[in-house]
Amino acid sequence: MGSDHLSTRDRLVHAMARALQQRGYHGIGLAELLAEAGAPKGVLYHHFPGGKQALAVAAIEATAAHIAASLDRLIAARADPLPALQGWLALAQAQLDRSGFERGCPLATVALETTAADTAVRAALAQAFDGIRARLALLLCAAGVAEARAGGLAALVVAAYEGALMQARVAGSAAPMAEAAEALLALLRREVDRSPPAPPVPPGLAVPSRPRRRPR
Amino acid sequence: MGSDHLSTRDRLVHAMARALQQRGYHGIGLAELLAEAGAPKGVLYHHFPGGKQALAVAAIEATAAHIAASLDRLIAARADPLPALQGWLALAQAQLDRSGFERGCPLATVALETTAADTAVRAALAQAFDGIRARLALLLCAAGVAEARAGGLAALVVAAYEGALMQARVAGSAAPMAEAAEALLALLRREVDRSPPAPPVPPGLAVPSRPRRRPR
DNA sequence: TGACGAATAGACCGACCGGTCTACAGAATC
DNA sequence: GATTCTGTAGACCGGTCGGTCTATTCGTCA
Repeated sequence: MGSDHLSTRDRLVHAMARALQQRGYHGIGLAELLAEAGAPKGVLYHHFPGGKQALAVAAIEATAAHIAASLDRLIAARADPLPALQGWLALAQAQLDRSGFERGCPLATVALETTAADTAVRAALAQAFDGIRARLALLLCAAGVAEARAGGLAALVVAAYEGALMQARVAGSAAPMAEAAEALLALLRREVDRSPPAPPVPPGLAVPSRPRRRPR
Repeated sequence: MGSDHLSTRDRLVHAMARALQQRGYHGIGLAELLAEAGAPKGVLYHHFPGGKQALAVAAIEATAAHIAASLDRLIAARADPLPALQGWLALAQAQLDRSGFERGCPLATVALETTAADTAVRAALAQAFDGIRARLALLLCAAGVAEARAGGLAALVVAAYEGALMQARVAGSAAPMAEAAEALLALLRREVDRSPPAPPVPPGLAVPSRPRRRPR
């Protein structure tokens, strides 16, 4: 990894985020985690007195902040939402593919592992997903989706994203994700095309004519 | 639990399926598992020489068979697919709600926890999801969806199902799942309405599909 | 009844778990 | 130079992990 220049603390957070992607919270041991971060045990409890769980919370928050920032960038740029969404999905799919179908979403695995008793982790996750949904809803509104429907569609987009990643992973193939993403976008295009007779907030942007923008 | 009448083997499988729903593969210990099943340790390795992993595979296969059978029933009954789908989603949501947002899908958590090295578990999961997608595609075809699109839509439905359950769980509220399900159904209704030559489903159809039988 | 395999029962094991503790290096402060 | 604080380093701990082992009970059939 090219994370040698990071501070020890950041290397720990990074290693935990990676581990959560690949194996989940209970699937990774502290020894392995520390080896990956190149740090001895003492340093973990120096930076995170709360131990493994505190580190996981930090990793979740860092991931959430990263995603939120990139969505904010899309919103601020008044990007055409549907192609942007398509690019986002393609990016996740590419990362999964590149990692040999091992690295999915760092939030999903731990989300399913936690019990209501894990209050700190749950709270961090809940906040992360709330933030993502809110930003997606904003993005969809900009695309001309009725405000009343934007929230539900945002939840659907997040759900499809997570569920599609999961299916592609167990299948060992990008196909289920590619198919699900394509189906979702086709349906969304229809929703956008037909829903507002007169869009309340004219986006001033081109109507999506399936430009197939290649991410990065 | 009303599982006292089950064989010891079945109690073990049942306990594992439950554990996978709530905590995941690595989150549950053998001791806890055996306590829940009311069985000593020796009996596990008698019925499952492959140990914990073999038990997990059995639990996954049992779950997959259960879901496949219930989808087959819908197909055989030539049920109206969209309301059936709605009922299916509502059922899952009700179960999650009833369990205090602890019990989601037994397949999803372990799906995200596994590495490519866990070949047996991965294979069982891949087969399970393949079967579910194939049956959903069949169901969607019966609703008048074009065959070429049915596969992608099936993947989307599964993704939405799993992702929505996940969001509802971390939110501690059924709202994200309800919204996502509603949004998905609205989009599907449109897809069904416009594609078939002879639309058998009028749009303003009510919700006749009540929870059928209590699961388990 | 005696024999025997299937099933049940739990003591026991080494490995590894997350977490604590002490020691020490380096920079800043006085 | 002594002190102090931050950060690094790893030995060490009790508990729990998954798994093995032997003993016993149960059911069936000779």
